[in-house]
Amino acid sequence: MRLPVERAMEVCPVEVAVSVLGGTWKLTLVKHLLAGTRRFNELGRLVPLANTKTLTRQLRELEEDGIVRRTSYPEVPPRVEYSLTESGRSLEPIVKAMDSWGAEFAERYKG
Amino acid sequence: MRLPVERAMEVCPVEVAVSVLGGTWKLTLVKHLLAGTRRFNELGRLVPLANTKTLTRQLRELEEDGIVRRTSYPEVPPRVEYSLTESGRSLEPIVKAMDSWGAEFAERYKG
DNA sequence: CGGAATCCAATTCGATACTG
DNA sequence: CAGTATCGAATTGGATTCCG
Repeated sequence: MRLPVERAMEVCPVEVAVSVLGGTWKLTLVKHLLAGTRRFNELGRLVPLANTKTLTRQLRELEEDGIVRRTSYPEVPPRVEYSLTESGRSLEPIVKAMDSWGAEFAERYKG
Repeated sequence: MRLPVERAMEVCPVEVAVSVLGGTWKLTLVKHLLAGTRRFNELGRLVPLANTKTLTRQLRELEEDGIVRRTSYPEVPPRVEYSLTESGRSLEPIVKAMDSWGAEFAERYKG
């Protein structure tokens, strides 16, 4: 999280959202989790440019911010499942809006 | 812009939007510009934590991405006005969604 | 007024290798 | 399978000063 939430609040609620969601891959992860629970390596395959270190970090931060729930099963081989909290599901309108805006931007960008 | 648009596109349109809009202050600047044209130092006062270097950089990047229009008037003292392009105005739903989401997050964060 | 220049601190991100 | 450890490169943000 680049800007501490306290400081972002001094300026604008928009900036709070950016500081929580702005990390690379974070909203893409949320998008995939909106479709259902996923395991660690599943998410890794869905976001192929993220390496394990980065993936772990983003998921941990999302967890700390109450957006993602992490459930670990004491099995061999290990199984860890990620899902959205209620707060995470409340991001659906933002994710959908950014998905379509990003698609349009990319279209203009190519042309 | 952290991740090049071309690479973001390989993964997800959401990531394109994040790479274009994710910089600190960028969406806050867009929010203020949604209310009308603003001059450089006006924006500086509206985003008091950003110094001139950062402010200039973010505005330039938004300009390069076709979101902000910069108009310079050959006067003394100089006057430079910033406004949104059509593409910039199309961000209104995202900005509003993030504004209310950020406000709720900050509320829970305090409590 | 609207920046540009300089210098520096702090993140952040990635590649790679290894592990319980 | 689901990470952790280490290292290093790169980006980024900030403070300050100066300028036409």
